[in-house]
Amino acid sequence: MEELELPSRLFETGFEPVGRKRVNSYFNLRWIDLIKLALDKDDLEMLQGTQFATVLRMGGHTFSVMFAHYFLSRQLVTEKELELWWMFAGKPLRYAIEDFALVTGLNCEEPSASSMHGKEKVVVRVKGNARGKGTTSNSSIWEDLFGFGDAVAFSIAGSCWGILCPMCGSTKIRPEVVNKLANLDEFLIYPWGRESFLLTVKSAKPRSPLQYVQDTIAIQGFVHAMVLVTLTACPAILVKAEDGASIADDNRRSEEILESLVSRKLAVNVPWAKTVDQKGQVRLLFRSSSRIKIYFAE
DNA sequence: CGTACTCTGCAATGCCTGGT
DNA sequence: ACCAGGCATTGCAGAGTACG
Repeated sequence: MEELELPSRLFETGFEPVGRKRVNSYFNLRWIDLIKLALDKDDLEMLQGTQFATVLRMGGHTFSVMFAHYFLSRQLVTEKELELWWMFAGKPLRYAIEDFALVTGLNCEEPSASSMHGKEKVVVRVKGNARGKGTTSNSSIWEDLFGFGDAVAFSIAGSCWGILCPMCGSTKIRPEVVNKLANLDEFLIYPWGRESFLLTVKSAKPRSPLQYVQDTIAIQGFVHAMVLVTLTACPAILVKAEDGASIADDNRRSEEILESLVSRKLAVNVPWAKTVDQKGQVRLLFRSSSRIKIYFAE
């Protein structure tokens, strides 16, 4: 592929925000283990056979709020409405829906026209503010809305809650989507990945440089997927951690690297990640994958 | 042990919406 | 149009934890 001139960056090189900047400082992945604890063995096995299987293995991951801010502040300004690009280790990394699908395993297909009609939106809100100061917990909202008594349905709803709007009570969810909860089979195959990805990109894309300069910034959706895309593209970030060397093995395909990432206890060492970025140790990781590639933006 | 980082709670601010 | 209330977002600070 011909190398073209890169688009301009959100911040000029060397002028990115520094310090303790954070993205989604209230986002964590503990809900995954909580859901697993709430399920009995059979129900858990059933759920592990669905699109949620990969996400359910991420309970040992720590979402690095500072690392997320680090690479998002190195964004490239592109006209791609549904893609985010950022520079890492001297290379442009793309975050598109196929990348999201690869790292999360969630269904990202376009919903059929018959299943998704109308553009009306409903706001599912937590009473009180987004940090749980209100009088109604997330769980009771789902119970109030959908009458869940079943642990499986509740866990799946919880998964979607975590994927779509982790720690955020303001995510707009279409009524058609909410109605999916009435039918478990439909719910399990619904493209939740697409919902989450669109939320993420549409909330991150319009953010101004000024907002990235602030100490904290809130982005909806499953932002941890961005971290996984970056780590998969540049496993050298984890070379300091346990098992990092095996992950950074040049001969491994992206699917194999992802398998290692998902199944392990994962926490990004931000100072080391910055070192890797500055040394330019990224590799064209997806060369052996037919689904995902790193290429220069048009 | 010190430092850096994550996580959490509380408060302030500003936006949105509904009522008048 | 104006006002008031509710709520999301952000800022700040401190406790807990991991790591060198």
